[in-house]
Amino acid sequence: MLLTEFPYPSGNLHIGHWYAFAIPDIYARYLRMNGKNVSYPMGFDAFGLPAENAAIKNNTNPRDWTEKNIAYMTKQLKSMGAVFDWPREVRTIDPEYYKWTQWLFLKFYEKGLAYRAPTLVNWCPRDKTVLANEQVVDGKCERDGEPVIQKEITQWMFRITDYADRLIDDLSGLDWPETTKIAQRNWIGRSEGALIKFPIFNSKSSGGGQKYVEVFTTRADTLFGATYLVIAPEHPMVMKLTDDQHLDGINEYLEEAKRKTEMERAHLDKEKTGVPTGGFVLNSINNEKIPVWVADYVVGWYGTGAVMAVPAHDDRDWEFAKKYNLPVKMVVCPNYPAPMCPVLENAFIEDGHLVDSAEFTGMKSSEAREKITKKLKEKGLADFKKNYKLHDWVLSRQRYWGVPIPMIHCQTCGYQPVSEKDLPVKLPKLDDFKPSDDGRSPLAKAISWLKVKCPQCRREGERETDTMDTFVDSSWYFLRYADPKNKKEFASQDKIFKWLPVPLYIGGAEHNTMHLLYARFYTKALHDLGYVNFNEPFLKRVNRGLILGPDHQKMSKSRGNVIDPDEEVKKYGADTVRMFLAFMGPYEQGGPWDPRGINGVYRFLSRVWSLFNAKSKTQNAKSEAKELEIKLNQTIKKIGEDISELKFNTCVSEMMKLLNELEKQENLSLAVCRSFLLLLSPFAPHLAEELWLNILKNKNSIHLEKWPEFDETIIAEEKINLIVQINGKMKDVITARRGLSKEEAKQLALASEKIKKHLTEMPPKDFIYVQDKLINFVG
RNA sequence: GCCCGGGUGGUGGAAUGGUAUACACGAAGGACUUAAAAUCCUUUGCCCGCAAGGGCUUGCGAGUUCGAGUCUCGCCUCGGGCACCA
Repeated sequence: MLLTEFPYPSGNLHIGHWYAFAIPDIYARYLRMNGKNVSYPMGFDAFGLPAENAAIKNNTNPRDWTEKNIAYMTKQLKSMGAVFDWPREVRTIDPEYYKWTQWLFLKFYEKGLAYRAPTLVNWCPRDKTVLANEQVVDGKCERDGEPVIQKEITQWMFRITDYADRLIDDLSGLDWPETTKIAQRNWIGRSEGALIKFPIFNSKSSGGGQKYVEVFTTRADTLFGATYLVIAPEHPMVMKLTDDQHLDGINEYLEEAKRKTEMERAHLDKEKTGVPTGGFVLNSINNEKIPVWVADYVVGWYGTGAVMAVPAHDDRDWEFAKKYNLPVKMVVCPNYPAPMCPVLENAFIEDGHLVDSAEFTGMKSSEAREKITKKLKEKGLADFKKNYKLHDWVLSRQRYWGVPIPMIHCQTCGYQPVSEKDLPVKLPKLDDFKPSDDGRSPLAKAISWLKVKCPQCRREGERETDTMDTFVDSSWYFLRYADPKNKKEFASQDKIFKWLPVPLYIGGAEHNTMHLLYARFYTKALHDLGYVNFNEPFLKRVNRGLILGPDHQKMSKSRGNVIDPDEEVKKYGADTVRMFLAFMGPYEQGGPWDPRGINGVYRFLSRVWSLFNAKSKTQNAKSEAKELEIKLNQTIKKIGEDISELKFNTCVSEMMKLLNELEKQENLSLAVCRSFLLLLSPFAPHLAEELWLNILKNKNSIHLEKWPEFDETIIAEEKINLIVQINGKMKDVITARRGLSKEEAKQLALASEKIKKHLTEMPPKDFIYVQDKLINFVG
């Protein structure tokens, strides 16, 4: 299976779709010509917000809008001349598909991988829905740029954090771009450190409740330098630690913090602010009493929402301590042993050797981290701990156009899963599908759909009205490609085994930390549930580049630099558009669309056409001149290698070079004509077929033919250019046969007039010979 | 701030440590044409020179090597990702 990310049915193919699908098609065709059983499937990721917004605007409904687009885009896709495996087409909006999206959700629910809990979510006020962390960019809604606000709502979630370690560790075995792996590692953000408890010194309500404030740190080695503690404004123990004297200040600060959006809080250049609580905790490692502050530079949801502040060894704590005149105590020294540590002008945040740290003094940071944590662990005051930036995946959406979450809420039994035999829970038709201001999903308005018996107690219940994030739909679609018509299972074991995991997945880098992470999570979960026999869905991943406008800017309607593929096809034909996209540059890089550059490819194909139509020339020769034969064999070899490495641009230039040679010939043999068309056929399938049938008079399609073979021994007959250098500077080039001995090469070089001249002026001491490459006289 | 990528003619780009600038675009000149388009031919990295020829050049500066666009180090610069994550 050659997999490319299935498109969203936006209504129109843009040039990026051509790049995404027509170029991998070259590879699919190449594999097929090499005898592989290739499936290059296509489908539509068809649920999602734009359909609703467009339907509202056009006064239609999302399903009609979406299906119309799919029909139109299918027609456009067919114009590419790609070998799409249409019988396997998958559409996420088909009940036969989303039945299994729901079924998989239920399986996850059974295993506790899907759960409902209150959580702080990103809320987009314009779209009136929750967004995943991954869908928030710079504190704004990825879709419409509306600033996102934080809200606590009870939501359905996937326990992706259970898989955090495996999602990081298994990356090492994948043939993926290093940049994608790094992006995922950063996103998951594992850090290894310690949880440390700080006993509360003067608890207001002694007895009962928490006795400790717990912090997470990766720098236990700096514990002796902790001079205060900071907790986030949303920390549950804020009030408990606050004494009467500081109550007003704290209340004021909390009000302020609540008002701020996440973006305002996160802004780096902003000066840090905080207030003391009046409370104190004990640093058990040195029995010092240190004050507790509240400050919003501490992130509430990460770790324990509290940190030990070590101003001497952390930039943020340093800044805060300087502002509020808190003590700075240096406990890690860069140079050791040394008579004295340098006076700090900034926080020293690197590892070093400990000073002023009791029995740990002199230890390296790495050793001290472990020893200090261990010592406190013995007293029950610390433990080793890994922490992650990754959140659980919030999948509920308060929108209409998505897969209904198959759960029923009952006053008595709580949430109950819909029984499997009642799947799919079909999305009801709604006239008014607009989101409501109260944050409830539009499905709440479908009264007759809503009311349903509780599967447990048979009393009156209500369906869950939230729908699923569309990333749920796309987290398993490649599995369905293996067995798209199956009515009994999401896909049969046999078919899964036959087609998966995906050997090569081509797509856009924008999915690095979203779709690719989710699909990996799904695969791992399904593996653990026993439904698939592999741990990773995509063995190799290639990120395609971006096609830019002629002005080197990202294409956009507002810039007016959009290239419409339909128009280009009308002007030049599909083969030219395909081949030009292949020729533009390395596939991973993309590049600007040059409206004049496409002429080059158009001319090339026209010249191919003319050459084959010049009856006097083609198919007349019995055999080829040796040089042409060598060139042909080289080209076959090179293009095969380059397609395998997805280096399509150099393939095109090789064909151009070969054509330049063919045009110089008086006559061409049938064999050469055949080979040339075969090489061309994955790139320009229409033209190659036409010439194959009409000019070469073949009965069967060229696309059923085998990839041409090359003969290594013919390639070896090629004469080489022996470069003659003097002190590394090229002075002459001599044509010679392959495999000259060192002495033969020397004699040949010395025979050259130019070289003689140079060497009499300065006789060489020695020379270096690289066979079939060069000879370098060193003076 | 941290982590990744890039930087080669007028442009897109090519080059297992071994002829840098392949292939193409554009441009200039010429052929065909009443003319234009299309097509075909020639030239086309920069500098000196009438020429033969010579010198310089892969962001900048060092280094390793017989030999560096390619490897190493430092710097400049553009693009991307993460970003108060303790």
